[in-house]
Amino acid sequence: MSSVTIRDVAKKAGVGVGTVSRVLNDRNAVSEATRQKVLAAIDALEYTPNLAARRLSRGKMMAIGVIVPYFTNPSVVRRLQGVVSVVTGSGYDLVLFDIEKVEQRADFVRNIPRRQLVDGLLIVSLNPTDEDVEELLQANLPTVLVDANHPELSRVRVDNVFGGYQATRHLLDLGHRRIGYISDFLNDPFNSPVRDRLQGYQQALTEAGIAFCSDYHQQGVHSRQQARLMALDMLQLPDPPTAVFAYSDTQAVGVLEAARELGRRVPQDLSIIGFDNIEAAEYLHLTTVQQGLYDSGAKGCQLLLTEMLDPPASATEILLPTRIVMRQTTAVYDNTTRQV
Amino acid sequence: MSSVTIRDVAKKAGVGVGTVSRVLNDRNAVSEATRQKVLAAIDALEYTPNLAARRLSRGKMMAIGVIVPYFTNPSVVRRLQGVVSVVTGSGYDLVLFDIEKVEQRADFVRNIPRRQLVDGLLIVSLNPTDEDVEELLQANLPTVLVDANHPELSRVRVDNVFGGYQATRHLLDLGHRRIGYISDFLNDPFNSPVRDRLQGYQQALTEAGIAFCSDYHQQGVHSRQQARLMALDMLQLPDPPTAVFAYSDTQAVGVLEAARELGRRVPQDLSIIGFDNIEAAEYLHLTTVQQGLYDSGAKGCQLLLTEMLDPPASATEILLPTRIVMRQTTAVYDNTTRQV
DNA sequence: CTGAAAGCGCTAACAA
DNA sequence: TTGTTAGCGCTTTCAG
Repeated sequence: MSSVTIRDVAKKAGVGVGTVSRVLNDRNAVSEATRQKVLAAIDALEYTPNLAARRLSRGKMMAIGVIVPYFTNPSVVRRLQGVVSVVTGSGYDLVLFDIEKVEQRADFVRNIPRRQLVDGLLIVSLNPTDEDVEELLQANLPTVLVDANHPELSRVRVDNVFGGYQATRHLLDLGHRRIGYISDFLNDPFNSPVRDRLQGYQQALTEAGIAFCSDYHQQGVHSRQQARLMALDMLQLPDPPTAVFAYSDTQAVGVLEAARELGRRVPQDLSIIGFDNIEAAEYLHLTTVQQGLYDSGAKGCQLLLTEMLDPPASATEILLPTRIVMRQTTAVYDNTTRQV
Repeated sequence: MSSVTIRDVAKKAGVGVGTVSRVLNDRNAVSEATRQKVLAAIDALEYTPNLAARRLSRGKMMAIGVIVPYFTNPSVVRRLQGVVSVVTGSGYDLVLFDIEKVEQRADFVRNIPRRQLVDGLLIVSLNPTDEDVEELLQANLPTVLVDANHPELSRVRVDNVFGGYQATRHLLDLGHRRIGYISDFLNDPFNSPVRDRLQGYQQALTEAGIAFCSDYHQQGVHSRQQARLMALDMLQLPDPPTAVFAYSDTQAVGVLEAARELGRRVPQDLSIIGFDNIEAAEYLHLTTVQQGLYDSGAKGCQLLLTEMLDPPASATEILLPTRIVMRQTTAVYDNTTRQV
């Protein structure tokens, strides 16, 4: 049991506890002589300050909280990696909260500030409600959103509307006219990128003079398996799309599987574009819309650290760019070589 | 600022702080009448106990620490997911420590117990040294190893020797005689699975009367890219292997890429087996040795929670099984159809 | 520059 | 049953 306290050190060094505390935090001047005595005592006793006490006394927890939904989602994991990279070495500890169920969501956002167990909060891929924000603001807890949006909170986002536009536009530029969109559920109030990308998709279509066809949009639980099922349906429509834009790379893989099952060659018979550029996309040669997953986490965490030191007058927004990464799952629409 | 304290509640309810504390922790009997008064006051004031104070006073941090190396490694992430699943809802917070550099390693293991910021510790995929264990034991910090080994610490492991044996044996059973092993660095003292699987590999070879050929074993940084490079070399040997056992699925993907670049068909010209059964393995149709990644994390965390409540007399070991998952990257060795 | 002492908010032992 | 009080280990005035 490492129960050597500041008092033991003080006694051993023959000084007061205040002095020990001073050398510990090296504020205020301490004479070099006593400083050495204290240091020696600390060394001899192998003393380490008790964090809980320090926290209580300082009113700072020296920890930042990170709320992530569905920790199994690769893009969330990647963002978290970015967060971890900057937390490590910042002197703060990282307390992780995973939200798997909607009920948990409300609990967390409501309780975390109250429990005063973190000095700052990062909310990843989860849009807080107005009430949540209200609580956060009242608790005066510095908060930064990553891949989420709210006008009153600082945030690091990607322009999902534009990303959706880019993806669709890429397909359009290749000559496709019948373009499907396979997505996560649209009605999830906490996940706006789904709607944003749809908006970009529709915008590109409109711009190209193509009417939105609801058969070409399917939504379902975010998973490869479910995406596969949706694609299976869509590709067996009487007049199936010649290209599919998937909300995420994970879902794009499901579409890829469906295409293979149906004997559709990719990209000759079917073009597929994903979103995220997760690691798997590279070795699957998936064309996709890249967004700075890791970066969003790292930048968000940096922003939080900054704002914890120096509370900003108003919320900052950092917008990260998206860009098409061309690989081998999209190709020019060419009716002459198609087998479907 | 939520600075309403237990004293405010006591005053408002017209009772002593002790009583409030009692209803908070509902130990000791409190009359229903006063209990209601206190509850009402708590409600009215929107009071939540201050965690730091509670921790200090109780001497418990209500948090468990998890040390993971290379948080970017998919198998580590998967184990962590298992951990998260059981921590969430246990009432404990999860404090995450990522170790990217070897120097950090010593620091963490040494400082975490001293800092007294967690009540229990999970060490994932990292073998502690004897000194580390000594410190942990002295600090009296309940610790469980996941995918790591030390006789004095409780642990959840997989039998890597047997796993390596199984993989090699599978290839042998298919008729292969020249079998490569592409692995992480062998000399990393903190990562024993590499050596264990090699041992299983050699054991299977010996059993089949095949001499170990050092050309058929290459080691390098654990990454897809590096594995690709090593495979490129190995496959261009004058007498190249007809099958490759990769230390991990991540590395197996690199081998897959190398094979493709060299025009070797998989599995007709080259059989490849990985290890881990990460998610990507499934959609790449990679034959692999499955181990309970998620399970190891979940079980390890359960074990820790148990041992925190009830310190065991001696260390427990839970051994998780491995099994071959047959997919499409391994096939019978058949010289007649080979193109190489 | 340094020691003493007063909290930080809570729990738990001790009286009542 | 309940109120009072003494810590938990540290930081931070406030004198000196």
